[in-house]
Amino acid sequence: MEAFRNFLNKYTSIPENEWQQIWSAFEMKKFRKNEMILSEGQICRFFYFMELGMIRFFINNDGEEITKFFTVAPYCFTSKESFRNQKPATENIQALENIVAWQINLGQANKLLKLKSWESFTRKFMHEVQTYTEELLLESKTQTAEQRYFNLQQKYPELINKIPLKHLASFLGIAPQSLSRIRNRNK
Amino acid sequence: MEAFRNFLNKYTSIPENEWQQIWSAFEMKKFRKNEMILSEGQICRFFYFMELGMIRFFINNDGEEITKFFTVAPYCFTSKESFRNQKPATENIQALENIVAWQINLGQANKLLKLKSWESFTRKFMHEVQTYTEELLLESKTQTAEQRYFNLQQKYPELINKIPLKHLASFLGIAPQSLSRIRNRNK
DNA sequence: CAATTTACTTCACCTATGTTAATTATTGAA
DNA sequence: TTCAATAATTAACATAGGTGAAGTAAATTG
Repeated sequence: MEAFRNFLNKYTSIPENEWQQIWSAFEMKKFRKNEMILSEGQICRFFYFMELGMIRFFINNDGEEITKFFTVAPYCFTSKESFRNQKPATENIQALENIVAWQINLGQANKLLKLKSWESFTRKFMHEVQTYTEELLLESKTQTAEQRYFNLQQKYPELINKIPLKHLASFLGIAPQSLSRIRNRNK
Repeated sequence: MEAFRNFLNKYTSIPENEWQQIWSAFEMKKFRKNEMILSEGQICRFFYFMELGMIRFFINNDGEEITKFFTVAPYCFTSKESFRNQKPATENIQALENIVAWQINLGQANKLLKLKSWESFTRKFMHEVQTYTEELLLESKTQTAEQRYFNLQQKYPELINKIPLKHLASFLGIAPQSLSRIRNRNK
């Protein structure tokens, strides 16, 4: 849990007594490489802190999987719409490596909102996710797939080597063959 | 202010006494067509409810304006990062029509967070904006500019006729000439 | 209202990425 | 360890959208 505490502290300071309440509301959960953490149509019951590993979010677009995001530990994740409203998810979450995570259900999470530190963390975290999403959208308008591939390589060098390239291509919004071409051009 | 109350009520129910506190914290503000509501480098001092009109968010990408979003009344807007942290904005906001809006500064907005209804509204509103941004990102991966143009036309028919097409093209991530071609192809 | 600027369109040519198909490399299960 | 499945690459051709240069239409401004 020390990793979680450090993570939260990057957003807001957590008094000792509030930290006790926070961490005791979470329980540990492991997933194995390639395991589905959430499948379309299921209700996402938990908000997770991922201590180790990485995941991908994807949807099905008539038979073709479109990768929406990657999340690399240490980071929090959930299927937002599904979790908040406890309704069937329209997206899938899959472990790309063995995962060590901590989970909390919606009822518990809502209770924690009474804590100033938790309320502040969730608010700032949501803002960060929003900012990140807007950045991706802007990059999709202003940069070629090639540029975005190199950006990604610079920002997350570990990621490129661990993820099947077809998922990377899908995340970049191009065909696997096009990613191959880009990589080959710059060999 | 009735429009604002109706707007808030779509997200969460507002008890009368809380509504009093909310509305008395806002003041009216008008902008004229083409006026800059916020320029890059300025600090965004307000969160707005726009009762009438429409705006665009854009950034400067070496000399070229890239439209990030449109917002059509009735809706709330602000330059999120700049407003929350009271730091210089990296984006511009411009009135596309004459605007009637209501504004609140950060201090007042933070005070309102004590109200359960306001806290709930801002949280749900942020979620909605996040969902919308993710949708746009997904569409940019799965659809051609032509498809996205027609979607936009269906969802916001008024918008297409009121906005300079160059802004529309920029929002879609294509050159004005390409939008012309698309429109011409389907005449 | 005329003059000027700005927006929009059209065209010819160019480039990045898509598509289909085949080949090779890698992974994972029996 | 081998075989079968999956992933990645390569190549030839197709297409959506970019670019630069006109020309035309519309909107602002004096």
